[in-house]
Amino acid sequence: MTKPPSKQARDSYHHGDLRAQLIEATRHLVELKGPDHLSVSEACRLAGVSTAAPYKHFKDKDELLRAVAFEGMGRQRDQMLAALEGLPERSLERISALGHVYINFARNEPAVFRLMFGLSDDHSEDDAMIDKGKKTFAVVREEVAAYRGSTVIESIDERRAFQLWSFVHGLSFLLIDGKLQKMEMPVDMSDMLDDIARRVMGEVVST
Amino acid sequence: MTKPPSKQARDSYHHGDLRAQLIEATRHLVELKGPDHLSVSEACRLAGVSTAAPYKHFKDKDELLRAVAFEGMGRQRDQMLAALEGLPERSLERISALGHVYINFARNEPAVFRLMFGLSDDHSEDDAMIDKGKKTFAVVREEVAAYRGSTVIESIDERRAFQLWSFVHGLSFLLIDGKLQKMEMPVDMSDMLDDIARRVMGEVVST
DNA sequence: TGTACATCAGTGAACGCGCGTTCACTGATGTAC
DNA sequence: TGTACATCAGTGAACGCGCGTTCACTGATGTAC
Repeated sequence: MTKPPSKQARDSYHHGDLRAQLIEATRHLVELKGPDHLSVSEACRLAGVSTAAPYKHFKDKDELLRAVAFEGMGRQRDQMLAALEGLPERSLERISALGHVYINFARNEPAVFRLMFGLSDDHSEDDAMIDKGKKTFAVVREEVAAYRGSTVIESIDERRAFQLWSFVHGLSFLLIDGKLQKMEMPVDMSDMLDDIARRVMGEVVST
Repeated sequence: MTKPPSKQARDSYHHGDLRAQLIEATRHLVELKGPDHLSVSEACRLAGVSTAAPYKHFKDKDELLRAVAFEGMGRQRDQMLAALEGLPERSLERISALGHVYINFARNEPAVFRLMFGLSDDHSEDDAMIDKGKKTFAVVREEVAAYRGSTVIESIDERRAFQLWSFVHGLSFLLIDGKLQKMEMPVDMSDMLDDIARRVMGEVVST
């Protein structure tokens, strides 16, 4: 999932799309060394560009990291939408599928996942980011309402969606922090997600 | 919960308990500026000690941070045990109470909470830490089994305990990362925890 | 009770380092005439 | 089609900074005799 960007050897003075290339380099390095060990200089080296170049595209290091997070959020949402395609309407499958995407994203790109959730500073002031987040959550909310057979989202849907979110969010972190291995707890992810979906969506008859 | 340690003015050359004092100073700074902005020098300043002093007690910066995490895990577990005291046996109250402690800990000491979960490096090689974690989880596991009226932990208990853990863990992170405010989702924490406990423990009759 | 000594928690000065960021600049590109 | 010029994405050298860590040291303490 994280292919190393080749150390860009350019033909011309200008770059083409340095912004995208820097994001990609940063994404790669961040996965390699952890989000808190990212150095702008290193990202420049990888992108084959002088250390001053990023400042033509990003205000500072933090803005670069936020761009990586932002880009990740977009991809996460796309994966969710793709996963829903072709699944039968009003099925728990659809709910589980969203959970799978969430968890797989975290596993495949743990560092980006961390960045998406506030590890870099000043997320709260970034309106575009907040908006992206809302749109992703909206997918879940709508799916939960659709399961009831409604297109109008009611408060029960809000609650269910939020419970599902909390659950997969926690599960993701426990997975990428390696707590499950440490606790020696093997978990069948599909069973787990199906079970939770059933319970949260209210189809459990006492067990 | 996080009282600023007073800038230690000492009477004698020796310190008394510098180790504990450094942990406390670090804990405070980490909450103040975030775990990734902790500088050993600053902790020394706060503890009123030279910048070389910590290296008599900790191998390096990371070991200091791990000590803070370790100390936090102890407190978290103590709070759990305290919360159970006096609550009726075999009640969902007990399960919810554990969730409350978990979430309140995260809210009161978000930075320590983050440290406890892998933010600093090399957690995985720290046996004492892993052990502490297991002991905390054991509290939940036992409580879940007790709810069934058993002292023997079976696989259903494992699964339930883990589901509860995932849920409160995710909820904690969403809270401390401010995602709930951003999503404009007011949540009654007690209702939420009670509801989840009921669902996971298997007492939901279709809603 | 007094002295000698081992121990070791502290000092404070210094180090090398890599970082984020700035600066005056340069060279490629697109456009107006 | 050719020239002048504005634009701006890139350079590369330099900066100041604070950091983590090391070093030889010093002074307080406890203990053996």
